[in-house]
Amino acid sequence: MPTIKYYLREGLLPAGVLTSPNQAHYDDEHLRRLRLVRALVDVGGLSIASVREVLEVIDTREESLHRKLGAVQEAISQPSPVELDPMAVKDVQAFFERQGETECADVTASNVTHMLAAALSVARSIGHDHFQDLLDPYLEGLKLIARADLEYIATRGSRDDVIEAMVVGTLIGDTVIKAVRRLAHAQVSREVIGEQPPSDEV
Amino acid sequence: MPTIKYYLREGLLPAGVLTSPNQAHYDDEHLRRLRLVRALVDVGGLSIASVREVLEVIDTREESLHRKLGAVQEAISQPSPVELDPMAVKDVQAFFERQGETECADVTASNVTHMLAAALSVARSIGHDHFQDLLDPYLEGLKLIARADLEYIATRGSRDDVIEAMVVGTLIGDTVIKAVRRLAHAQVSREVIGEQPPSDEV
DNA sequence: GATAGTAGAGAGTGCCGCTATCCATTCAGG
DNA sequence: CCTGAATGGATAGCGGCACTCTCTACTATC
Repeated sequence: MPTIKYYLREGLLPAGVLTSPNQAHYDDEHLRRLRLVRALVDVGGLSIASVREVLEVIDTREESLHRKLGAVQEAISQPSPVELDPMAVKDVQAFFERQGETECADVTASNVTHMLAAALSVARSIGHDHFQDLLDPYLEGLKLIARADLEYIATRGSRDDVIEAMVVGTLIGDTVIKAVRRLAHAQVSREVIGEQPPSDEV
Repeated sequence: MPTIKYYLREGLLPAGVLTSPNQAHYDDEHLRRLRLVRALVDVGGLSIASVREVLEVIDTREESLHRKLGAVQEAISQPSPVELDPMAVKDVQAFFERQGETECADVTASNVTHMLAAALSVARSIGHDHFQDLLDPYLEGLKLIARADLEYIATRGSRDDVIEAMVVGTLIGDTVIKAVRRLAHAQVSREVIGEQPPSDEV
């Protein structure tokens, strides 16, 4: 309960309607918002500041859904202090050009592309200088997943629900993907070495 | 530089060879290890304690690669304090049965399955009670990705490299997947609504 | 022998996510 | 109308974590 007070103070939850100077009323919408905050914190692992950013995006009335999703992605991708390897930056640029993405010319302009370049930079720093070869196959798999995401979002009714579904699908989806990926590793490695004697390797 | 001393104290880096009581020598292996630690912290977002766990797994000589990867996954999936929804637990169990996974009968036994159940529980708590429908398509996409991962790992030579490649492929891979997923969303939504007038929605 | 530099260890720092306390008000029960 | 419990609002405190600072003992170098 003191946590709720804290969230109110931090502006994560809208203040309740004051029925009298010391009595505020909270409806289902407040509860829903509280659960969303907890979801972002517990499952998404977001900081309070990031949650505030995400909520601000959700509550903005003006922008298109496309831009909203982009803003959410920016909010949940806090840039790490990793210094970028120029080679990794070139890898990312080449990847974008290969995919016909022209608007992301400047890698450092977006948190998402910065994160990608940072990840490849770190991979390089520990001797993995071909990690970028995985980008294309990753995109193939993720397109499959993205199609499922869009279908899922399409089943949601109102516009507010759509926005929330995108946030949930993005953030909780990331967590789910992490977990399911483990299962996929196990399945594929079993199917690859299936015919070999059970050496229990890989 | 004081950070290195801290890591030494925390046991994340092996002590250097003492050439004299106040002079220690560090070789390339130490540097490599330091970079790996920074990679896990900066890109993987792991806590120092989790990094220690991961390193212990890497340094263990005995177990099979399969078990090692499992141990790494456990280490990087710290369980959240979310209380599990029984329905979500059933969803996860059903998913495993559908995939012929028998060994994971107890969802709470593994951090990974617990994380999955927690994510679905939180999704339910905010009214997304069909999120589990995404598990199967997610697995499809992730199998594609897993095949690429295995190929990537296969290009690595020595056994030590394989283990590290698995850790890197898993942890840095998670970050890369997050970023590329954004691009996939954009591409797929464009291709889905491609023929429609440019309403700039979704 | 004076100086500079290092290993090692303990204490201190800053941030973040809460949590506890305080006070004025006010509502419920009698 | 009086009393006690509860609430809103604000301020201060706490605990954990990832460092960072400092202090001591020692030694290699000039």
